[in-house]
Amino acid sequence: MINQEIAKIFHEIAQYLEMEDVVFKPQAYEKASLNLEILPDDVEEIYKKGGIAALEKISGIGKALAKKIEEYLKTGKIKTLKELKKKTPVNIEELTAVEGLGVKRIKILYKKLGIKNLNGLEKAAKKHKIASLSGFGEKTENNILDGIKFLKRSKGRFLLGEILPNVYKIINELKKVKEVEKISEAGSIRRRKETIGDVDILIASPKPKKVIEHFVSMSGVVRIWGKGSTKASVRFKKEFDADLRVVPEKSFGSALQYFTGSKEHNIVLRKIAINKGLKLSEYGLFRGAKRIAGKTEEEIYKKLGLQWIPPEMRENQSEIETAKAHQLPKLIKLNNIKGDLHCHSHWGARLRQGFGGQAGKGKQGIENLIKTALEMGYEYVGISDHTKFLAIEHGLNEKQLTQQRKFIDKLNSRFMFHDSCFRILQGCEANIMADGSIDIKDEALAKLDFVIAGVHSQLKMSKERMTERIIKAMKNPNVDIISHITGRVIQQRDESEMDFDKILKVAKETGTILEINAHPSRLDLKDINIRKAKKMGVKMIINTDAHQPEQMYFIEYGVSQARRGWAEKKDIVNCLPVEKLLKMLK
DNA sequence: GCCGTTTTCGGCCCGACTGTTTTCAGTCG
Repeated sequence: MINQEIAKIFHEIAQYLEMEDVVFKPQAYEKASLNLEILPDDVEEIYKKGGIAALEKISGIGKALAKKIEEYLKTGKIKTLKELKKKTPVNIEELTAVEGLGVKRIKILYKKLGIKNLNGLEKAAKKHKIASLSGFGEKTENNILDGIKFLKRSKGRFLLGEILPNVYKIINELKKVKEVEKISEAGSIRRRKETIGDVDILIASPKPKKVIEHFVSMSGVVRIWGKGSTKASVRFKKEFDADLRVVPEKSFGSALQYFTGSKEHNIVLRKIAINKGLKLSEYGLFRGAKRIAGKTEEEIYKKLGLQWIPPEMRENQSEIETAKAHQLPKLIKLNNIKGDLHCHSHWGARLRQGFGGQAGKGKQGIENLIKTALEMGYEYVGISDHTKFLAIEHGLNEKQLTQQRKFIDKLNSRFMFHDSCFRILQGCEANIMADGSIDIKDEALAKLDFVIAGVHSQLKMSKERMTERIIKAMKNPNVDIISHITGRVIQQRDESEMDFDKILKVAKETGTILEINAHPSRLDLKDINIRKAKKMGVKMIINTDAHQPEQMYFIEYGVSQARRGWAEKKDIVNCLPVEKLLKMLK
């Protein structure tokens, strides 16, 4: 958390310096900010262990910035920012979020019109005060108003899971255009980041004009932002923006590499090119005027002396060094997954509604979960309903778990009768109480095929208590898996505070598996925690936490997140066949 | 303000588009 706080301050300082036309310093602050944001270890811990010297070891942090981090740790603020803010007291975060508005214009708006925030900006634009400023005009003013409108409705970023299905649709439609030779998503979508600003699509075509015409007239397009000869930006009815770029086929690889990013990854790649006497751009890799690569990404990475790097890893988080040493991990793939152990059947709710022995049926019932699992080509599915503490979710008690067991046994014997190896496992998602105990008796837990335990209440306790709480649950010999460990809900709820390193240590000792929850708004463990767990040799499982059968398709997002955390097939236990999986459990 | 198998000083990624200009600054990715 503290890393994020300091990262935000450095980012803001960078913007203020940019505003004042300071050269080079802004980039330095920006770089430091980004590095802090993705730093796996807490700067406070680093500082405690090694002081200023240890801080300086962080990439992008030198003497001056290390001092500023120390200042923040000691006083809770950084004077430099305060002074800069005094000079131009505006809400930079809010204003820069408006498309087309950067710090230079924000400064002018403040000096000339006293605009400090979104509200002031909107008022001034509506009164047509902006169009008359030198450097601004009618169109700029209208764009600002549009930008504000968009911002108010969409809050700027979307969950990957909200956007990706739309992107697949757009791509499928564009594939039908006969001038389209190659097509791919690019940008943060291709890197499968958990949230997405806008959609980037890349096409190879000899007739860019025709492709662009088709793109801007697609169904669902409500506004056309920009339409050049090789690119276009549009807004879709669902309130997200999409950029299309069209390049010749010989540049498709270099353009795909370039537009996939991340920015930081690309900067390093370009530097490598320069050191080799080459130049890398979206048009290709060049020696002088001669194009030596560009058609595919593979040949570009190869000519730079690197393995091809999967998009999910391209965050300049040591993937380039690893690719140079030809030691990239073989990332897990969607079709490695053999089953999903976290599926809710709503058995309890249906019991209450008087379905009795029929509780396995119905839209959300066990039989439909099985049907979906078979559709997905799984070898097993795990039924893990909530337990009694979660009365609101109709959590099951010990007796109801026994009833459910009988029902599941019956279903399994039916599969055996048909000579199928498909297996239904019975588990539960038990509740970890505030003191770390489990809401279901050990004898009942022991009878299940597996036990998931998760925190569902009192998410805001102190770091120490939360850590102890989870550790106690992991030490329970019946608890096999901890679900959505930090409790975060992306863009809605912060992570609970805990000592993750300590938790990993105990997970390793006790053989407890950590869940990568695939729900688009959870993705918990997140990428950097997955990477930490992998390093520690802690096993993980990718589960969907499906509350409806169709949500079992969320598995794709969990796999993407696992790939962002460098996870391989061997790190993820539900890549195992059922017998081996059961042996992994406590 | 950071960084270094060309450097402890002198570099810092690069191109396209927009809207405003009358040759270019600002913004974006």
